[in-house]
Amino acid sequence: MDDSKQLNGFVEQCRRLDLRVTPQRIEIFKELAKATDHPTAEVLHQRLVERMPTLSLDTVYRTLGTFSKADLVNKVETSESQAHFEVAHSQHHHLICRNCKEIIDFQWRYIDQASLPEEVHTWGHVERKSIVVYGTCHKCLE
Amino acid sequence: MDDSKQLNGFVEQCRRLDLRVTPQRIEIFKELAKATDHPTAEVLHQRLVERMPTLSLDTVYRTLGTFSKADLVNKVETSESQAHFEVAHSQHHHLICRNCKEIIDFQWRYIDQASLPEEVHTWGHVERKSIVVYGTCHKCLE
DNA sequence: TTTTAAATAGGAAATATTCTTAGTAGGTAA
DNA sequence: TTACCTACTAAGAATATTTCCTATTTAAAA
Repeated sequence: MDDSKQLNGFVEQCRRLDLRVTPQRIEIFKELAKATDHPTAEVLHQRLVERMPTLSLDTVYRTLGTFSKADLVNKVETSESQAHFEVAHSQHHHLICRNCKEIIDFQWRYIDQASLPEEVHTWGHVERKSIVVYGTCHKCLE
Repeated sequence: MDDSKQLNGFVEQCRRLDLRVTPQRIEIFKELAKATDHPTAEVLHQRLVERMPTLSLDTVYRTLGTFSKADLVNKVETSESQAHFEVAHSQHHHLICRNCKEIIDFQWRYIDQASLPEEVHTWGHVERKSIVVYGTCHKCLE
């Protein structure tokens, strides 16, 4: 089925990246893959501890960090844990360098004017849309 | 000039929202307005303490939280401090309800296919773009 | 002015995340 | 298979980040 296909893909990807396929990693990946919400490390740990009573929270954090670097997993809208602030001025978006974490503003009028898909309006009332582009800045590329 | 215009706007906005205009709030706003990076509460506090030695870190956190709710300030790409995770599957984006914090996936093919502005390519190498729409879901609207 | 609810400082507390250390166990090569 | 090497893990300590508590101060309305 789809589940085992995703799991196979996971194992393959691990091999390619020289990541060991441990029982903990398999369970963490499976639990996250079947989650329809977007759990925190803490929540994921709570769910997993039922089945793996000795699994430590640190392992969940470490593993998610590893998966995240390997692009097996996405950290939702949080480049890191500390919040960053800016004065709300004209509509703009952000470029975040994965390496140096620098945040740069950019404009994208085309998108500002584009209307959102219908399902978004069904969801509720929209206040703001923000685009984050992740990558590596040229200073870090050399 | 532009600075004092922005400050006036800030004061007006505070009045409108029944927020008291305290020296701490003015300084915090001014410091953030002149910042070209996207400082954390901690960093902002470090800068301000030079001028206001008794300013507490908690005040900076509280004030940025207040400003953020009032849309005077944006919290860059961090709906809250805890990181949320998901398995990296097909390209999608997120709807985040400001009220219940629920995170919902949505698709927006139109944007996935759109090419980024030239300045982004000058910036560096792009790996992923993600859109976050903030608002209130219909469950929280009733 | 006087009044009062809201805001602040300072330190303590609560949360979230990472590090340290000693031991365990994938995966590779014989 | 066996044995080895190194990456991985558990457990708890340490650190980092954010919020709470309380006494005091203060902005702004009367």
